[in-house]
Amino acid sequence: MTTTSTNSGRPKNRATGEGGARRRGKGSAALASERREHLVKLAAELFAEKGFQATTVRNIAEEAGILSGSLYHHFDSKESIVDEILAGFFQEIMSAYRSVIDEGNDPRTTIAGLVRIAFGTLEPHRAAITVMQNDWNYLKGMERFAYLTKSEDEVEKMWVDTIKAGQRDGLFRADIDPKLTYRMIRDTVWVAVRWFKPGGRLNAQGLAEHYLKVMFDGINTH
Amino acid sequence: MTTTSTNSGRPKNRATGEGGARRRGKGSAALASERREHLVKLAAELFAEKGFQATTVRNIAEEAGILSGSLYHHFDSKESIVDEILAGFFQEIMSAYRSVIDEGNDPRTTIAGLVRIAFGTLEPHRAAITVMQNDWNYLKGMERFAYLTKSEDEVEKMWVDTIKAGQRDGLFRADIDPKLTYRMIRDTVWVAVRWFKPGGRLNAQGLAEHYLKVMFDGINTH
Amino acid sequence: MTTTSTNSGRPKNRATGEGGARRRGKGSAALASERREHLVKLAAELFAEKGFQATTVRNIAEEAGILSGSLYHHFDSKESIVDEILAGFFQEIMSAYRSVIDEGNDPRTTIAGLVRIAFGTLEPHRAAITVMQNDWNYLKGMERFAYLTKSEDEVEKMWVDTIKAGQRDGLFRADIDPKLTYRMIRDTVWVAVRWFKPGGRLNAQGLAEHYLKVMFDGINTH
Amino acid sequence: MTTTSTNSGRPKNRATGEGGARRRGKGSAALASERREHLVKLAAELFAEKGFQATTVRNIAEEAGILSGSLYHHFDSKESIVDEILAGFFQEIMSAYRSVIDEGNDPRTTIAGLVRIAFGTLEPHRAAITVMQNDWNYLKGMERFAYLTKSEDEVEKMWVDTIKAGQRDGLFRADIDPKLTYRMIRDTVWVAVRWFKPGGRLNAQGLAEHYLKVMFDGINTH
DNA sequence: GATGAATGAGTCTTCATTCAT
DNA sequence: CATGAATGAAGACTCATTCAT
Repeated sequence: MTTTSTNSGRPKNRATGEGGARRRGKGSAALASERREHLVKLAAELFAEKGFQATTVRNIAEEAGILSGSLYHHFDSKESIVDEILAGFFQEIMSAYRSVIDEGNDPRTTIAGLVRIAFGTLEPHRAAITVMQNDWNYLKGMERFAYLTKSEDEVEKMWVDTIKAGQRDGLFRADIDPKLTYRMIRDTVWVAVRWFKPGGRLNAQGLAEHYLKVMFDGINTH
Repeated sequence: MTTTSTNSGRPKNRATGEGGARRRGKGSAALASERREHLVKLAAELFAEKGFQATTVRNIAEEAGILSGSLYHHFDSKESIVDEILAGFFQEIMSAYRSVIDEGNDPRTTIAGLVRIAFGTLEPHRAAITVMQNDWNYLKGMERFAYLTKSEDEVEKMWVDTIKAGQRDGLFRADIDPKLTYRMIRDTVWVAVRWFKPGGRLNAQGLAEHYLKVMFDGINTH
Repeated sequence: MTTTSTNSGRPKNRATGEGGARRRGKGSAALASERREHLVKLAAELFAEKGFQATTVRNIAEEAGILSGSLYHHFDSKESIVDEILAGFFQEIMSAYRSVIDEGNDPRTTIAGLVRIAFGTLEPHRAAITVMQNDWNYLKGMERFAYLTKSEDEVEKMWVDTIKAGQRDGLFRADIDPKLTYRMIRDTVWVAVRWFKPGGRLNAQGLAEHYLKVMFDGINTH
Repeated sequence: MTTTSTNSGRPKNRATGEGGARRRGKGSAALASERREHLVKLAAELFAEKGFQATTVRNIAEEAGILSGSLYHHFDSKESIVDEILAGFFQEIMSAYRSVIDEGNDPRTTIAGLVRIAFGTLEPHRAAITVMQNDWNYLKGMERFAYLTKSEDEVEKMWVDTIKAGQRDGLFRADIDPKLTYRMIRDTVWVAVRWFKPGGRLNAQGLAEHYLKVMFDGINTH
């Protein structure tokens, strides 16, 4: 059930070699990893800004001050870079979601917790979320990223179950559709990445509180 | 104020100059126009399905049963096709929005009207909206599509003004941020295009009503 | 049982399209085919001279006086070119082999006929045979060329059966291994392509007769 | 007259200058040499299996459990590896050939001896022969390997002279072409490397005897 | 209106090789 | 001796676009 990216080893991550001996001096592994992560971050920025397809491998390399071919010392392919970006994001958010669920609070508190977590990723994972929003359609077509869909399904179940529980407990209106409601909440949060500017009038938590207000009680005066 | 695409004349849209006469009943112009619109529709489907960049001119041509080069008899470029798709959509929705505003109802009714219109476009303009959602980021980078941003601003003004009026009239809560609220509503509607399937459990109007319920009164029981 | 290349349609041979309408004006199909065949011939020369891998797509294009990208108007890939070369050769030689077998002569005459046919292809199919000799090892690794191995097996059966028949009839020595003998004959013929120069001292038929002499009666005086 | 590879000194073979002393018992030179030879053997296997061009320097390094860059501590270049492989083979076979010639037996015995030697190399030098068969065409194009052609010429002379002597002595038929006959014998032997499997039904010497039988007396019954 | 051939710029990727550490 | 990062040149292939017919 874990969000496993196809590809999350170390450089060139050909995890399962075919028989040859292999030594791995753990020595400066940390530095190598740093370099790699730096590159991933640069790439994420570019993917977010211009889109996955419109970002060329050369763009990324230039941003890093190396030649495009040199990138392939660190990654198998352009895909494996975006994979790393998305896998990291999914891993983190899912474990955060699970923590909230596991706290075992009442559905209203739980939903509020989930919403706060979602908004909370907006800033640290801005690039990943943007990629997910803009390039999902393209990426989902590749079997490599099937695991994303799977993770999504798991997440959907968490939310929907919580909403249903809330309805059973009389906390949420019985006349709303749980699945529909989940989707709308989900999309409303993620899509905010398009206009949300860290350091703007409202920070991510402000956004979350605003949204919770509207979501729970509506925009009408009562 | 007008939604003018750079490029919305007749075939090859150069002959007629820019900003010239719009309709000419000249002979088989109607047929040509029909053919053209058919091609636009095919292209829209493909753009929606695979994304603008991932859709090749050949894809479109093949879908139409012609060769890629032949498309250039009808259009200047791939861009001009997507332009036509988006311009058409914007033109229609904006005029619909204006009609609602012009009815001069109270803000709550007006907002409900706007929401219903937005959801109402989901089905007839599914492809255009999908393109807008997925490829906006890419498209907005091109000066050609600057007019889209302009139209968006105009639309934003309509909504925000209405929300503010609602607050002034004591219909809407004073503690919500009009702009933020607008954005969330807007995004929630459009993003639904990703999962909305015409002919599914809920039709577009059902969706609209569901959303209005939640938006006005929240998901809480009271 | 026919030697079918994966890929032997017309330009771009995406034989099985996915649903779109398709018209094929048979018009100048012949000319198109000519051009294509010309390109195949040029490529064959280069493949023979420098090897498949060492020949770049640019080499071929330059030879044809066009740009490398333009080749892809005619062929799907470099592989599909070599496919066409080899498939053509296999098709021809196998049908020739079958004709000889079908004549139903005595095994000695039949073997002589097969040998003559094999040597007879040396000149008209020099390039294809050279490619087959030099790049077989590389090519056979690709599933696309699995059909070559299959064809080879069929051919082997023809020869081996004939040799065995000859032994049964007391025409060939009983103490030779049919399979081994076939292989040695086969290799001796094809490998000659490496040094055989059309227009040299001996033509292909001279070679064949020389070889038949040695093969049937040995180099010893008796 | 000697088979001198451009490049057969010790590691990096530059230090020792060209044509300098061959063996030096200096300290751990033996170990270094062992390591080197091990690497050459690994490379030979790969070259044989996948072809020279298709084998990457990384492939070799991986097989040896080191990184590709590290190979350059032992060898100047990929070419120098294959050089070492082929040079070793040529050196050995030529000296074996000379021994047979020097025995001064009658031509028939001599030819038989040469054939037996040739088949005898099939097993111990399988990889080298395979490379020679498959990549000759590519390799011969490089001046570095000109010495191979030279060696070949020398070998040809040995065989052709012996065949001619056999004809003069009335041992071999007068109506066969010595050069042609040599080539066919040569190719038949080497090309066997493609299908010969050590440990199969027939070992290399069995093959040799089978071939001698056919070569001397033909496949006909008499 | 459409074809078919070609362009030309660009894409991702590969790989032998170098070199500081 | 080996690593790990990088180079730089090249490779196959793609694709929007043009244009003569």
